[in-house]
Amino acid sequence: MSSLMDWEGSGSEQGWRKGPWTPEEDKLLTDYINLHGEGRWTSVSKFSGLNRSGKSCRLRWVNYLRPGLKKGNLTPQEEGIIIELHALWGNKWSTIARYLPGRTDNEIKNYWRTHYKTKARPYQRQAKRKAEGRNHQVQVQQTADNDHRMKTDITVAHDDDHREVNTSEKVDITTPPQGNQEMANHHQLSSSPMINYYINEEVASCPDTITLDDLWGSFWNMDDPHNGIRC
DNA sequence: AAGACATCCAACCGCAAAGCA
DNA sequence: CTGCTTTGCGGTTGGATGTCT
Repeated sequence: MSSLMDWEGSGSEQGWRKGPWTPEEDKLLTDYINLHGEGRWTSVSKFSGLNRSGKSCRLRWVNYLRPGLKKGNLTPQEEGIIIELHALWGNKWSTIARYLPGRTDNEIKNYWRTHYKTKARPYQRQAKRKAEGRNHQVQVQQTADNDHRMKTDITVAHDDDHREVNTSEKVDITTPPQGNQEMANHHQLSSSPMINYYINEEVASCPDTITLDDLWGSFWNMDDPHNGIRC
């Protein structure tokens, strides 16, 4: 795909600037998109005054500049959703991101790699650190995020390895991701006490039900992203 | 206090799919 | 139908920062 790889990919040959974005570049990009709208990224790169590839412009906008992006740590609800949807779909970061308004696929991907996928199971270390600072069992009750009508009740306990273990979890996503037309056909695949999702036709081939055993079984054996529950 | 190690996160790369002439 | 262009996605890298020993 050589044609493609140079739509800007090997940008250096075309003199595209690389590396961290400056506030001035951010402003140029934001102003241009506010004026002309998203899309047509090659035009953005040509006419915005930025010496950046369209690809780079798109990435910067989508992951950093786009209005409505949430900054800061993920909430326990969001973590739970990521874990569950990853068990369902594997590394379909953009699909998972649709269920987390304000979060980007890149952010979720980074989060997952940092917490669940790295070599020495840093999550365990982190959990251990956390565990040292609190009781053996902690109950976290999260109220609904009214904006997105997600409901999560998470009970966090610790096993003997100080892993955090969800002992009861319910996620009920009743609102399709914003701007996602395909969710119009969402339907319910499973019912309580199993994890309850309303998901689209795309995943109709997935198992109808997922038990917490399935979920956590796959969770602790992540070297193969497609292990555990498969679609 | 300093070096080693871990974590976070922005950004890049390559590939595949979608769109279009 | 075919080939080219554009867009989006997932994997990976590297610098900055935080934490541990």
